[in-house]
Amino acid sequence: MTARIQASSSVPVRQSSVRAHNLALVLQTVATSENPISRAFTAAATGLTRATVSALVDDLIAGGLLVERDPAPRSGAGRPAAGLALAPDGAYGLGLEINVDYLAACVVDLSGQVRHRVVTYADQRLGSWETALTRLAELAAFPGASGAALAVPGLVSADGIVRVAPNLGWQNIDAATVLSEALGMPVAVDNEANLAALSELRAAGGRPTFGYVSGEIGIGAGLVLDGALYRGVRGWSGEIGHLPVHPDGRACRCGARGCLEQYAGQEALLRAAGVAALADLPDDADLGEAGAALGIALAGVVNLLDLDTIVLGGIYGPLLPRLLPGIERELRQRVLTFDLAPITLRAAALGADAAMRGAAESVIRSVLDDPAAFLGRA
Amino acid sequence: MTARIQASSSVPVRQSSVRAHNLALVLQTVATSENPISRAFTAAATGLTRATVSALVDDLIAGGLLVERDPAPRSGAGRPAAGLALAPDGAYGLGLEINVDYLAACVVDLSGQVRHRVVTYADQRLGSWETALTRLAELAAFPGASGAALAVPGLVSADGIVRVAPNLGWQNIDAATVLSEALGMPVAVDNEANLAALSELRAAGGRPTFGYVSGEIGIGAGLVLDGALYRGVRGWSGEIGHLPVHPDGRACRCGARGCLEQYAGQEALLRAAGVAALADLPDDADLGEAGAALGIALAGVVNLLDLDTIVLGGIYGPLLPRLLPGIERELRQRVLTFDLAPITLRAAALGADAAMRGAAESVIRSVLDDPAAFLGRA
DNA sequence: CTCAAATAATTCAACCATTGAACAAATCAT
DNA sequence: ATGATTTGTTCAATGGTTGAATTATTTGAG
Repeated sequence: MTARIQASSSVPVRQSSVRAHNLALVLQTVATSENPISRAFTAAATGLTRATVSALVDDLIAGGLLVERDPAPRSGAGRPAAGLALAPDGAYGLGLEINVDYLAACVVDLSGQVRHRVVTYADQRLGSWETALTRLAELAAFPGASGAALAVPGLVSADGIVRVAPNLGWQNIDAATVLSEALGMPVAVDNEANLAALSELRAAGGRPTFGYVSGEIGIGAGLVLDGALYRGVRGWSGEIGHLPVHPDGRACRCGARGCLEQYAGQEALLRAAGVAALADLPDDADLGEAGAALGIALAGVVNLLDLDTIVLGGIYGPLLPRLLPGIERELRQRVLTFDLAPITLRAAALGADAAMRGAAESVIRSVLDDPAAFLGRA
Repeated sequence: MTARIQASSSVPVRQSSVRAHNLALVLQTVATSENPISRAFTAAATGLTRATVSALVDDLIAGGLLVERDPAPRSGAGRPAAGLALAPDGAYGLGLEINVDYLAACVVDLSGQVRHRVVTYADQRLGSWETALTRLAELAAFPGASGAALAVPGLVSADGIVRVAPNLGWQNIDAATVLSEALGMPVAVDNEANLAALSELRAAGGRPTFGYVSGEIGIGAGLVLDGALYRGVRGWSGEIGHLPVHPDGRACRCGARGCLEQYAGQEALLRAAGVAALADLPDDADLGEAGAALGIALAGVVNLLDLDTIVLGGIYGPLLPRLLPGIERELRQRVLTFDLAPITLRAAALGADAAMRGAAESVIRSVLDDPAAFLGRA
């Protein structure tokens, strides 16, 4: 656990924290630039002096996080700049995902490029949780990653223990410890919707506050508020599938009535269309009920959190065009500020890989957020 | 606008930022202590050295924010400590509130003590908004405050403009500019529920994540997430009164159907009891419908945000015992994690003064959060 | 009563990170 | 070729924290 600089924290700050912060600032400035950029431009963009940027860049190059490249061509006089870019082999993040019918792993480099990707399809409910985690660790035996994160369809507490994963039949499984021993690196565990939301942060283009809704058998949401994933008091935020949309409506497996899941979950969609699998869903299937239910739930979310962007992923991604009329009708009617400002609804950029990619990117993000910690132990 | 130290911000950090941060750290350590504490204890509590704490304390005393007092008596040998405490006259925050039937103002000192308090009752809808703000400025003519904040029952955007305040009949009123000119000090404007939530932060006792629900003619919520007020993308978060609880139910003045306000707002409560004013509400009035509606809405909020504490204020404070059965029944049934961890429901500590007090405390909080900025211009 | 132990607070040299100005390097335009 | 221009580095100065030494003040034991 490393001390981070933040407002109103109870941690003292010393000169080394200043360096840690500015190191991250420079690294992120380079990371968010499309093309290689010069030290001078980085100085101008960050507000630091060129002298300081040079010193920080020296550290980052020595630590293998940045490399010098040919810069984007520039017109005009002056000494040509040396371009700075993220090192292609600076650090790797291992992203893991376990779900009802597949195991998946991928390796992502500093720039977000996927270097490896493996998926094996098999019903994970048939074997024990030990078997599933062992198989996943074998699958993910890529050397060189500096950390890993696992996406799980369930409630995960802050210590990495999977409290409940109904569709896997898991309860109180310490997946973090098991996997970190098997893989020999630190492993974080998080809810799939949370990690999928993180993967959309890059695609969100400077919008640091949005909601990500993941439609699967259950429905989860990941909330990115003011640039950071909001996890809730115990890490159980985003259970949008059990928002009451018709309080006296259909009985839900959770024991309540009228939960969103009963109207817009995968099983409800299939039932309404009278088919057995998503692939059988006819193009003209009526998704009005699901769209309306989603709209009612999202209207509540927007009224409460004042979001201007909602990203729909999982099965909702490809179905979005047919869900949109129902969602928009309810939002227009029920969101108090609908006439004051628009709400953007869009499909997730990464599709089915979102959670796994988000897991890998969360590792990369921790390096970009605190390069000093990474360099310190390298 | 002062540069603040925070994680992943795009602002460079220099030595002066270190001092600013540690100054705040020391001041807040003293502020949160019950009794006067020594420099040595402050050093141990913050992790700074005694030498640094002494230097920082010198600045804070010179700037009038701290004073030396007799410390709490201590047993054992050794040189006696000099006690440090917030200066009673170090800074004052002016809290303002405008509502349908009253204007109010108060002055709060650094330690949160109320030094002045004025309330005048009159229907603010009868006059113009200029009249109301002028009257409020006259009421609040206490000299010496270092800033003010105004609580308004409506949507306020980040620039301090009141976009809509339906019960006042206001639209696009630049209350911040008008009041800051009249009072000769910076004036922040915010939603009443947001500021009321802030006033409960002190009473929340180390719980930095909770929801505050304010029952009035409308119903608003203030969300304190991870220690900070969450305002949303445009500052319009917390419109819990228009969460859909019975989507096909009663028509609401907002144009939608089944909003919480139609079942648990003040007018709905009075209508259900068949009385004209809150004071006429019989002790045995049936509040079951309102409690259930609140429970349905709050279940959604808790499922989404994983809150463990909800504070009920406004008219709900005194009525809480009679609302609780209905709320708890719905929460028990509908909150997915109800069996995993308890949810605390409690009445607001400050009652009707909450918003005004929160406004004043927000000014104080800005001094405690950034004493360097305060000292710099003093 | 005296002195040692203990605790609080201050002083000061050393250290560390940023700054700003001067300087060196490399290119373009005339 | 030469001057203008931009990039990147060097270095003394500045400002902030640290840690050790020092001073200040009290308690308790002999």
